Amino acid sequence: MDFTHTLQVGVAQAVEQLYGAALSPEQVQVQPTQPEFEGDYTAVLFPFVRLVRKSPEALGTDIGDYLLRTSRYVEKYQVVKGFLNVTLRDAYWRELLQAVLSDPNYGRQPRRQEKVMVEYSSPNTNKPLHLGHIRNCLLGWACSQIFDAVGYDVIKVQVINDRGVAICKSMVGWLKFGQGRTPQSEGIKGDHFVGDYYVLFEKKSQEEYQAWQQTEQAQAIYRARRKGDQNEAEFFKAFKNQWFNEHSQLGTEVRQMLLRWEAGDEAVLALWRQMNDWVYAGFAETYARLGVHFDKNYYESETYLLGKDIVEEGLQKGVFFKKEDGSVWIDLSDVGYDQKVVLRADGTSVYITQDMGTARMRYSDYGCQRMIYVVADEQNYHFAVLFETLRRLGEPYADGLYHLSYGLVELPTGRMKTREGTVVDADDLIAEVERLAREQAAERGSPVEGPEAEENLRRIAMGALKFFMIRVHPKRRMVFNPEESIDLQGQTGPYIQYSWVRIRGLLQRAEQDGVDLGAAAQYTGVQPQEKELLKALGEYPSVVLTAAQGYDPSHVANYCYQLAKHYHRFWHDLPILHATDPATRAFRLQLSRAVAHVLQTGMNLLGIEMPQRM
RNA sequence: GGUCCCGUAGCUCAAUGGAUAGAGCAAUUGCCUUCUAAGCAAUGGGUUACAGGUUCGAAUCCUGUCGGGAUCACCA
Repeated sequence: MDFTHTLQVGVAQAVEQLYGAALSPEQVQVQPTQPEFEGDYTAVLFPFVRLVRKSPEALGTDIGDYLLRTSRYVEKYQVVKGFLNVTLRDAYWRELLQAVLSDPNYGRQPRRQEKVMVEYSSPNTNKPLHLGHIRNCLLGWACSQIFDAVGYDVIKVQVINDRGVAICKSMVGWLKFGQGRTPQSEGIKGDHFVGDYYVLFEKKSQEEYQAWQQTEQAQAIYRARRKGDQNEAEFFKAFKNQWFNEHSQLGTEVRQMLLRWEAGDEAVLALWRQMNDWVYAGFAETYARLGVHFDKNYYESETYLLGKDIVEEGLQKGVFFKKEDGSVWIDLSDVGYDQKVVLRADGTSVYITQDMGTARMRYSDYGCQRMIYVVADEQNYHFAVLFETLRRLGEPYADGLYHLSYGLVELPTGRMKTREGTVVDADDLIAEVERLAREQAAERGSPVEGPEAEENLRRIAMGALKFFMIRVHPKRRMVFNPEESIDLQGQTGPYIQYSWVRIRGLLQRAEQDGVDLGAAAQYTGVQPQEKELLKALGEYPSVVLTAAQGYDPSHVANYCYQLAKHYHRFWHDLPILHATDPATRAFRLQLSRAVAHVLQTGMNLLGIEMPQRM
């Protein structure tokens, strides 16, 4: 129904029939006419001026006349340079509105019978979720919804990094300093509780390191190994990892903990399960606040040994090769990457080994032809290598792999750092935005008490936070300033929610008054503010498609903002319920209804809910 | 040093190779007796980092330079 496509086809046909030149509709560029020119839609004629060897003006006139003869929607046209501007009849706008309203699945594509897996969040179990996870979760969720909308069956998964040195640090920290405390005894959310012991461990470890640096042994090492004019502070900063591995008492305890874990020591496993369960309880709360969930969790503790059979296969296929020490490698230097190790000399796996194994496991679990990994752009290189490796191994799903790489969320001072305490905690941030929404609601006299008001405020706050994160292109690094609260006015989630709330109130009133909406069919004299809205409504399905093709939810966010903006203008400029002519009133109410529906479904793709009142 | 990403208004961000590069925030100023003012409207703010090239047309594509970031671990 969107005239963009109709015009593409019309122009292509005109060129073929008038000049006998073949042209596919996709080659015809069509856009809404710029406001300063007369017309509704514009076809760009430059590209085939040469093809038919006529002047742009003559070509435009020929095609314009053709469209007047063949299309019942085209009322008139104008040619400006190489642009053909077409004005449509009121009938088109009425029918477009009717088409949008009569399709409850407007904007959704038919099912494809194809599965896509989206992996996102991927937390570590040694600390709570932070701002970076929020961006990750919102992107992952929005992508899942958008792929569902364009017809895929989406499987949402997270990989939980539940083993290794990090969680062992929390475990040692709790054993040594926890004195049997629990999240329940302390009234602390489980993930924060476990994270606190991780931080405490790091603090104690730092103290141990400071003390050790004064020892004779440390000083001897410094004198023997310092490089050039390296001073003591610089040397010990660089030496820290080695110290932790070779000299630290706490480090020894962590390594022993890890060994006992790998050996299946029951006491260690029990502690490990306990700590992880605390963390999962905390994550569950945060995920619920964010409104995201998963169809399946993959635990690293269950997958970290996978991939060795693939290494063996790769050796046989000649994709991998073995070095003298027994380690296994892949040589990707021909595509600009390096040689990468895929299995250690001692036969243990590395990061990429696990990822190969996990990919194959998922394929056998679900048979998904496509997998989307939502992971920060620090890991671009890793995923480039992983995907290329799987391709060379001839894995059947290899061409459907995509790394949805997103930029880090940074503070004005740079990256968030645990050690410097600059990490913006997910729960804290959510609480802060909710506080802000409540404060502003109170200021303007909106209700803030009672379960309904609570729910509305929650939706407004989350709408603001989510829109703030999603409206930026994923690839872009974004700056978040905790000093400046998240806006609730202007280009924001609440701005869009507000237009929906206005419409809702309007429609309720219309229903009470028993307005006859059928009169819309007699409406004539469509106004510019109405056309603006109708054009935007017509674009919606292609916006969702574009977002899916580009793995880019920000398209949908910015579209919703534009639509809401047009609606606010329409609301301000034209009487709706107060329109005196019944046809006009009915048409504008119907138009409002269509806008509300598209806004709600569009925002729903982003995980943003509409409040009932504001 | 190699590879990849980014550079648009004071700030945060838009702009399927198309017409005079747009929004919001911040600043100034109007608009509530009329469907909810978390709104609308107006004003100022730009050599799209820089230099070349491709073409009817470049913020967008190509080359180079400068600036910022990431990565190049038998860490995950």
